Amino acid sequence: MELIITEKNNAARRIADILSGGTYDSSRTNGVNVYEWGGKRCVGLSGHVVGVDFPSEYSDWRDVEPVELIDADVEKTATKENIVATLRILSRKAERVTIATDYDREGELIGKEAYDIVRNVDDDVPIQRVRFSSITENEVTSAFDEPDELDFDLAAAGEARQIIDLIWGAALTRFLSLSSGQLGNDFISVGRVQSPTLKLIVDREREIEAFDPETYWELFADLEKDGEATFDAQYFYRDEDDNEAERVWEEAVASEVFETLSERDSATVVDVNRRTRTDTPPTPFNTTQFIRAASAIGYSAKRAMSIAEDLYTAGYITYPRTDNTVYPDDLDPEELLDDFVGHPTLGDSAESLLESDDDIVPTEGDEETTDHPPIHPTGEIPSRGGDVSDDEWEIFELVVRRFYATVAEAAIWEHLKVVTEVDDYRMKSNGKRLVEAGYHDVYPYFNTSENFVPDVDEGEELALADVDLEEKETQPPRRYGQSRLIETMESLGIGTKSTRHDILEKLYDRGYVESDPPRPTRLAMAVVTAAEDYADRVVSEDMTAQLEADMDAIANGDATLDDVTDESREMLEEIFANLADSRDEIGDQLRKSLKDDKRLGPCPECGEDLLVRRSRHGSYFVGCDGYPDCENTLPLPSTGKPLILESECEDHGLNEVKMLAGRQTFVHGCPLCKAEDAGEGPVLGECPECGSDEGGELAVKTLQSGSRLVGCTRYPDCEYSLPLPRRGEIEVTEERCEEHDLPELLVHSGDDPWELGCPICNYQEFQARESDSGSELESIEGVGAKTVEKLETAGIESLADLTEADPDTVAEDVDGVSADRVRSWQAKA
DNA sequence: GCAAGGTC
Repeated sequence: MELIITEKNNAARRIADILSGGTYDSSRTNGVNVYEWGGKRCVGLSGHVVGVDFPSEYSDWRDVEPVELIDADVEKTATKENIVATLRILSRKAERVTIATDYDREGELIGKEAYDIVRNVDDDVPIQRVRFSSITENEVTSAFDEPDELDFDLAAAGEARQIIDLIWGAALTRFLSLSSGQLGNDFISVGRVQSPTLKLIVDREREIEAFDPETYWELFADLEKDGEATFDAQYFYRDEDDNEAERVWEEAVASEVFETLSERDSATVVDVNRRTRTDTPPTPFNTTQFIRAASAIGYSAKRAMSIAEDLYTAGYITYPRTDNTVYPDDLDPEELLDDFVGHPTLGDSAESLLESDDDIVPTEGDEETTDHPPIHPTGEIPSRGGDVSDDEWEIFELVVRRFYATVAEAAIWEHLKVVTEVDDYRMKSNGKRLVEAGYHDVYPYFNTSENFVPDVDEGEELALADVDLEEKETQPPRRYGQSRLIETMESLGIGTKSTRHDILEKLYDRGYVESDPPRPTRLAMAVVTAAEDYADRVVSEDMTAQLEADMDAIANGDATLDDVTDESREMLEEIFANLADSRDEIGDQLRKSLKDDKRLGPCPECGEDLLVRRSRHGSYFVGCDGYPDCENTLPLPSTGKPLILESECEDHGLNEVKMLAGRQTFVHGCPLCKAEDAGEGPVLGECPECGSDEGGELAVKTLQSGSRLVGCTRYPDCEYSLPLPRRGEIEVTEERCEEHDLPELLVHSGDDPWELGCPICNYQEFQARESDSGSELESIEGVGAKTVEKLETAGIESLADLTEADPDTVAEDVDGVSADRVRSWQAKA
């Protein structure tokens, strides 16, 4: 029996399909798919199935000096035990093993990991390696016809990276965490990729903070040809380098130009310049460009990748993690376009592309790699609202249309620049017109707005009107957006196609950045500063560049793994020698910045700082740093995680607070204002619970936390209450509900006020909706709303569906759910 | 409980 090992399940299935001509059988061992046909078995790993770590005696952070990690052993342990076990079982029966992992460095290392597992159970079985640059019949069959050997040097290059990343990351992370007393969940992390990325964000923030705005002026006017065609013109001059400049830096000069232009009612055309510009279609999607395009239509990097992975697994698009921007030879664009002909929304574009007289030649990017093709549709089309959600469809359409764009014609723009003169002052008007839409017809994501400037001739007189002098300020540089950061990481060579977006998420998780675009916390700035002072290497992209060079040397046989890791260990030793004396100083700085991140402003009772704190139960509140001398506290809403905004309350000098709670995120404002506003609003009517007996009345109330409700004036003796929305001003109208004799309420938020109606009716409708949407699956202990949603998408909608389902299939279909868990639910159901 | 890299 021959055993074929691939990097992932999907690749295993497709290779089995190709090599067996579609006749393979599939079965499961330990929850791992095994594909079998004519004396062959094929199994997919899940990327790395083993990982590097220190021996367990190093695991207690307090017992081990971080510096000791530098010379500690590094062990490999199984991280995907079921897959490792399956591999061992299958190897015992194998007469030959073929490693068919991805054709790149990490793939070679993953292949070597499989090799070691196989060798552990059988030291004789022949092990060969096949390499192919895309999973197509031609490539795969010819690779299997001429198998090769595993490249141990290339794998060793990858291992060196693993070891260096672990040692530097763990030793420095532990040092900073221990020095500041941040153990447990809030440890302070450092790493070869995350820290240079964080430094990019921090450096930009430093520029923004140091920015000193300057005032300048710009002048605009309207020009008019023949009393009808009006267009814009802007004043410009030549600066000392003879470049065109629009910004005037002296007010006196700006006023002089303004007065002259305002006095005149015409300008003379002195120059007309026409040119056509070819606007070439974009290149095929690699991961970074895909994330950029998705972010332009409102998807975060994380969300875009997560949707792309789902579309890939479902078979609608190709593998979304790729650096490649050149379609492989075996991709036939006409054939792929054919798959979309006749589709109600995507068909027209495909048909128009196929009708073109010219041969279809796709665009190419600069990067051509061997592991995966650029992201493109497979030809399978999901149904919107059926197979995929609206968001998934939107991303799918983006991928399809990008493919269209790469095989479409260029667009042609006509640019018209008109220069006019008034005395010695000049103005310019830049017009542009899209004369041939080209790829924009099939790829409507780019801005194609035109700017009108009429045809004029040199010497022509144009009417001049509405001269406008605008005072402006230079702006600080803008923060990096997520997709800009990922692009910059790519250009600096840090991270990989698969990890860059994860690294950004890590920065959020670690409390280093907040909001979108990411804004660094004071902690982030302190960590970067400390690293710059003592371990400059770990915040510089040079560390990766050097590592890449070293890895190439190992792969080429010019160095060994030990050469490279020993040298790296020595460098880290030196860093620790310098760090030793500064431990307390660094710790103080980090602790101080951690406090700065929680500070709202001065406590009105004692003048110390008010800080956002967390109670023992996990809820957030505002407390005074002077505690226990000062016991002043303010409440915060119970939903979400507080984010301290840059804006300050004018009355109290406290920063405003936003509550982050996904879709329910809202701005709470100044906690002190909220506390002062708390109390009872207008009375609505008799309390249905105690009104007739005790005379209680219903009133609109604002709690200290900022949340609102309709409650009984006899609270806490009567606890009757009805919910109200958190946002918007509440208006009590004249109309009354006949059934409950309460006024109808109107909520003013956004542009249009909406009718909440009678608060009792509103609450009853709300409850009815809730019980409607509630699923009986939720009655099972351990099954929450999220799991129900996942189960429902897998076709399990009732208790009966669940009990009849095959646990293994359910585990396969539902993310993060094991077959054992399904069995336990079945028992409970 | 540390990193970064695979993949789900």
